[in-house]
Amino acid sequence: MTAATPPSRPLTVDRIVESAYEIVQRDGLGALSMRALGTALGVDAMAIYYHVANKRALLALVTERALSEMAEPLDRSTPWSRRIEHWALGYWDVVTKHRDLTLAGLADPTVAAGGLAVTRDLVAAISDSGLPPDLLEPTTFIVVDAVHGSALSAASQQREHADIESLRTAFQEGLRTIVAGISTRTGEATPPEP
Amino acid sequence: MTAATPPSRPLTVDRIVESAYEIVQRDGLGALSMRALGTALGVDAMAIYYHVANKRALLALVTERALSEMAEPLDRSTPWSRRIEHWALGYWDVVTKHRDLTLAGLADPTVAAGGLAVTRDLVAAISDSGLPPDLLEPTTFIVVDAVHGSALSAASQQREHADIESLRTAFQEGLRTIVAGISTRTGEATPPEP
DNA sequence: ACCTGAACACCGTTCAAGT
DNA sequence: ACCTGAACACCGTTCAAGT
Repeated sequence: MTAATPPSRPLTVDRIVESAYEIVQRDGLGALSMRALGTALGVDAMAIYYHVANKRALLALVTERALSEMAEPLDRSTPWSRRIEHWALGYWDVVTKHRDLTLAGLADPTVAAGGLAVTRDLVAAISDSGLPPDLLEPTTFIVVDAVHGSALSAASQQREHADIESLRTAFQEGLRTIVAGISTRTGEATPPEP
Repeated sequence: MTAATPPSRPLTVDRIVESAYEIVQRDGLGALSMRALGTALGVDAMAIYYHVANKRALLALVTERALSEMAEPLDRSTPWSRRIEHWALGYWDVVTKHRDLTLAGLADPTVAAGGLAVTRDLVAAISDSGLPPDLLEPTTFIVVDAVHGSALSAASQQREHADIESLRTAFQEGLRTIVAGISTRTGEATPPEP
């Protein structure tokens, strides 16, 4: 089934992660067993445990690799609303592409740890909107959460390509409602500090 | 370990679902194996297959059972914004409580099928806002998606009770931004129909 | 009609042993 | 230091057989 690479090169974490990533991309997370990964690497499955502590740690590394595909952020001079939209749609694309990994991350904080710092550019864009500081974190959360929810359910309904596209458009429309809300709330006063 | 009920009463779908629900509630989805369920029911594991096609079908039934716990909707005379908030927080509570099932539903449409029609009251509330009709569906989606994303990540960070509460509050604040956006967009004209 | 039990083809992980 | 292979304790599901 899986073409086994001869064990010429020594096993490294990088080779393990790359191979695992390919399996997940090609056949889904369900196809990624330690044994299958070993076969793909031309190595006894247990050899992997010498380099990676366990499957959860492996998934965290694969997640990190997947999120490195995020599109570059727009220039800081671009209006904040466009930057939010750019970030959210870019993240939507990545989550849709890597549904299984995102689900695993949502189920297991160890795996989620593979994708920290990914929200940096989103936070910057929201911050530039002039929203009261105490609304910055909840607003960031609501955008990220909306992406997760939308992209995950879109990826699950694996209908035709055309349909995924229309779900993406629907998300974009919903996102505009959030952006409109941010705009409205920039006028709100920050509650007084004690 | 699991106290086995003597096989006095005949096996029914209801008894199977109830027992499975209890296992998932008590020990998580990982603890729900067909064998464990059989033991809990005082029956050979394979007896379950006579009543339920497979594990996915079982999970769909358990999901349906879990979602029946949704709080009652507010009276139709209540302002739409409060009804949205009521629905979203109520759904947040259910999703947080049943994280594993929601994740399974997001991963598998068969399981998700267990929780249809749950958004009915949300749709009604958003509709009453006076939003242009073509924005109704994307707006409903964005609210549901935000709940999914937020509640799932909240449930994953199983810290103290206090912390879950603060994540719920953060979600509520983010939700207000969506509601503010809906308010703003009620003035938008519906694009002309061809 | 309803339930049993052996069997099949898998899992992740541990651990002693090899080179 | 790096890899192997047997073993342990599991999975979901099929299928022939029992009552």
